[in-house]
Amino acid sequence: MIRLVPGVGRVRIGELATATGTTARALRHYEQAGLISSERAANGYRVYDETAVVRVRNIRYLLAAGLTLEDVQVFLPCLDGDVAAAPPSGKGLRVALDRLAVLNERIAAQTEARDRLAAALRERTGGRVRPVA
Amino acid sequence: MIRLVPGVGRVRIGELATATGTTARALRHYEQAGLISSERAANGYRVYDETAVVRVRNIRYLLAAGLTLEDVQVFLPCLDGDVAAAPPSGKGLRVALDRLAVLNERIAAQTEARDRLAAALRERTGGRVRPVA
DNA sequence: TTCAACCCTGCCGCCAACGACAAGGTCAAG
DNA sequence: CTTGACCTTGTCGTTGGCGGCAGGGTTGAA
Repeated sequence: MIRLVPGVGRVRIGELATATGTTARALRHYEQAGLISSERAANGYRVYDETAVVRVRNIRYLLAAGLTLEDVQVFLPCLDGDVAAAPPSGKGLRVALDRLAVLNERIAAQTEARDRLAAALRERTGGRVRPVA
Repeated sequence: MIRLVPGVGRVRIGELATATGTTARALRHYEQAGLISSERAANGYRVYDETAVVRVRNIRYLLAAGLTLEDVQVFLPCLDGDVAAAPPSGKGLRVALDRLAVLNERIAAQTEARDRLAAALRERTGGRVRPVA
């Protein structure tokens, strides 16, 4: 994560939540799953820097696309602007590529099923049904 | 379901399970979810006719493609060879078309996410990194 | 007869991604 | 100095698709 200055966007969990369209509960959950990290203020409150917003948005985007937290954990290092991080990290990279392959299979399976269902529905209606985008 | 003769493929749950690559437990679950039905022998055992095999395979196929039991329930009537069933049933049909649209959206979201991840990975192995969202 | 291999109906457990509390600490404003 | 809006940890609940086990009946074969 490499932060040279102590942090500019000192933001608490509630603010981060509204900024990312989620809830404090979910953010704690992500932290506990190892997807995000936080520092603590003197009073014990979580404090986030401004990079957290992008990170959480990435997480939400991937979750919304049907990925699991585990999947996201695999891909996140590739999404952070974390340029100085480990070099292409052959290992994590391969894991990510594997997951990507799994994603592709899943998409293919769903697409096939959808096509068959669409065909069945067309047959059911005597073929006079608008095509499915 | 229309069965003119009492049934040829009098088969019990275990056999149906192995024939469809699933388990008795799952079949009871499908029944309780209203996806399949069974008669009962004098001893209380479930008895299925041969159409059950195809039906269950359809179910498994759709589940494997990521559909829920509820989704499957919507589509099943269109998949049975149940030609003499209700006429195109404008209502159930529309529900099915709606679900199909949802499927399409889901596939689109996943495809988009996959493309972005793939792009990020490519950059990771070749060039600079850029966040997804 | 007795055994193994089936079947039955509950009902609890699990995984995921949180939601919804409880019971308490903190802090700025009035 | 009290309110009220924040925050903390902890634990239980929920939805979906079953797995697994308890406790019991049934049946064909040895």
